[in-house]
Amino acid sequence: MNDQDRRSMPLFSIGIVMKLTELTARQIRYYEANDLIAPERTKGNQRLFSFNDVDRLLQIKDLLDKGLNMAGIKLLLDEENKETPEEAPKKEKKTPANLTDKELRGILKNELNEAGRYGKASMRQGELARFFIKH
Amino acid sequence: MNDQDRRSMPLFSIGIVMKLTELTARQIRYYEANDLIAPERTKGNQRLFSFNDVDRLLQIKDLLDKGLNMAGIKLLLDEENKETPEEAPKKEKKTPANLTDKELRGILKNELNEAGRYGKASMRQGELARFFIKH
DNA sequence: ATGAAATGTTAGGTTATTTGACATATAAAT
DNA sequence: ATTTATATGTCAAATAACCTAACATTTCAT
Repeated sequence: MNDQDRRSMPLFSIGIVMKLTELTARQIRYYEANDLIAPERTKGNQRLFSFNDVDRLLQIKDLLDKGLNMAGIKLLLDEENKETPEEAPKKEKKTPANLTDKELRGILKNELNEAGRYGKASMRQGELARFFIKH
Repeated sequence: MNDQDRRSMPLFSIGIVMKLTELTARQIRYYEANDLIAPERTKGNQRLFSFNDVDRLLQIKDLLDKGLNMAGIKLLLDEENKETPEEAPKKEKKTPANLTDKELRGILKNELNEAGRYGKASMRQGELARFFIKH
């Protein structure tokens, strides 16, 4: 079992994730409904979150604080998880606006940098996993 | 928050611990009843296990495989967790037999070494935490 | 004002966990 | 060869935790 396996192992109930992230169950479920996370389920359909999921939730929280909406967050997070292209299976999804994905991402990243200048200390990517998982 | 805090943070439900340790709920509760572990509880009285707890369960499983009983396991595990004596509060508990604690521990450790010679590969102490927690 | 986005709140149903009792298998002691 | 102790299985009733869905509230941009 490698590090990525460990990070994606479904371990935490929603109650624990609430404490780890200080998000409400309502928020967590809402983000799932908007495809920002996709936690596993038990046989009985209850959510089970991995380190990666919790990490992602912390990032989502951070980006929300900076004023992003679901669509923006999704774009950014999907972007980051695409940084490691193995075979690069080409299949771009269409954005609602008449901007190209690239244009949109550029705008978003600029805005984020702005926010970073005076916003609260940003929780960098992978915070929780770094906290718990050996590298 | 330091490493020991992370290791002792109550995170896992009994269902997850069953999968992580391949013990049944009955076994886990039995070991608790025999004071081999002492997981935290939620407000609603449900068990919440830490990395340390899971680690300990893996050790218990290993020692059971080697033929130890609850009393022997308790002695050994308490021993190991006493290796870091801060102020050494003297308060020895009496064993049922007419052997001193030291004698008993000596016997147990010898038997363990014997078992180690041909038994299955032993899960060393701290296995799970080492697996997940950064040092 | 209107509308959309994010979150709160409540209700009814399902799943997971708890304790306790009794059963079973095996090993140890008599 | 019985008896006794140990470890675990199984079942039941009670409760905690979680699920979805609906409706309410807040905030912010039009």
